[in-house]
Amino acid sequence: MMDARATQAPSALHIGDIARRSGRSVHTIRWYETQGLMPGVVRDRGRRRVYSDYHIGWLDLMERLRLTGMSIRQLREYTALVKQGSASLPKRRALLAAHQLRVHAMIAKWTEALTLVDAKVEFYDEWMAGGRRPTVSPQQRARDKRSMPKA
Amino acid sequence: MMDARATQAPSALHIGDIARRSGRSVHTIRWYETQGLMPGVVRDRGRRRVYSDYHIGWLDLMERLRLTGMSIRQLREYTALVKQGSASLPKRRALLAAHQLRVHAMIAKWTEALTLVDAKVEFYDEWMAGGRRPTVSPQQRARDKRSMPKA
DNA sequence: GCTTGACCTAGAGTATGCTCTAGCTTGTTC
DNA sequence: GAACAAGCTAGAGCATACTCTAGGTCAAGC
Repeated sequence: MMDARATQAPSALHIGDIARRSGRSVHTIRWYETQGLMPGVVRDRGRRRVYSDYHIGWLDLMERLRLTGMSIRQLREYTALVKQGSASLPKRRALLAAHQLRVHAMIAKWTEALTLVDAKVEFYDEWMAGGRRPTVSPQQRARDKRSMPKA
Repeated sequence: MMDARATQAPSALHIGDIARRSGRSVHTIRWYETQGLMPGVVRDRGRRRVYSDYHIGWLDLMERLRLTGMSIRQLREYTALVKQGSASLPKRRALLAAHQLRVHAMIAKWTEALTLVDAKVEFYDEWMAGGRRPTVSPQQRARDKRSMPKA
């Protein structure tokens, strides 16, 4: 019977352990807490922060959300919902689903942006091969590619 | 004879025109220039910057490169190469190709990061449907998904 | 009981990428 | 030739996200 969070101790980690295992600095972890991004952190007699394995997983989630462009402000909102308990499940679900959509949209935007870079590389290849500036501009190539994909 | 820029005149645009047509502020365009990101800008008698249609396309490229995560520093390097003329074509080609690779790698990383978010949404759905916390953690689900995609 | 290392708080400093202000000049229009 | 829009330079200010410093406390080993 090893209950994970509430009070017990499946593992009692200090900030240095968490830093090492999450690949962050202790500074950063304390800063995350001041920003409201660390739920369920308790203190021991000496006022030291005590963490559990839960926080390793939590920081992994935070990292993935940050990586995919979620701001600290939004992470704070999400963390606040988590702190409210299961009553906030629909809101948490909605927040993450909205983020998924944003990330997919961003990937689409990036892919679109790459068409011009692709065209530019092609343009440079032709220029170098032919010895003079090609007549078809990269912008025109990019437009062509978008209007007839894979042609 | 309305000569625009010391040599020829396909179009003579002032900073306000460029700002309007590129969707940026005049401040930003001047700042881009101080950062070395605006090649071939000349001045008229009254010291005003004069642009051509070329710069509209240029700013479009800058925007796409920025959007896909290229830093101002790297844009500056690229711009410096463009200013050097055709001798720098191989270097420009290499710089853009390297950027393409980075963007593709980033998209892969993002897609990977999304697996946990997907799993989390699924986890919340089950939790809400079942009324209690599911036993399989989001982290475990994400691992499962990665080890056997589309199963 | 003293040293050492890890931890504490508060707050300053840094990097990036803009964004705007102040004060002045120039070009155009009436 | 006066008014006014648009441009100019230099530099300050701002948002985001850390990152680190200073000065002190606490716990464990010797």
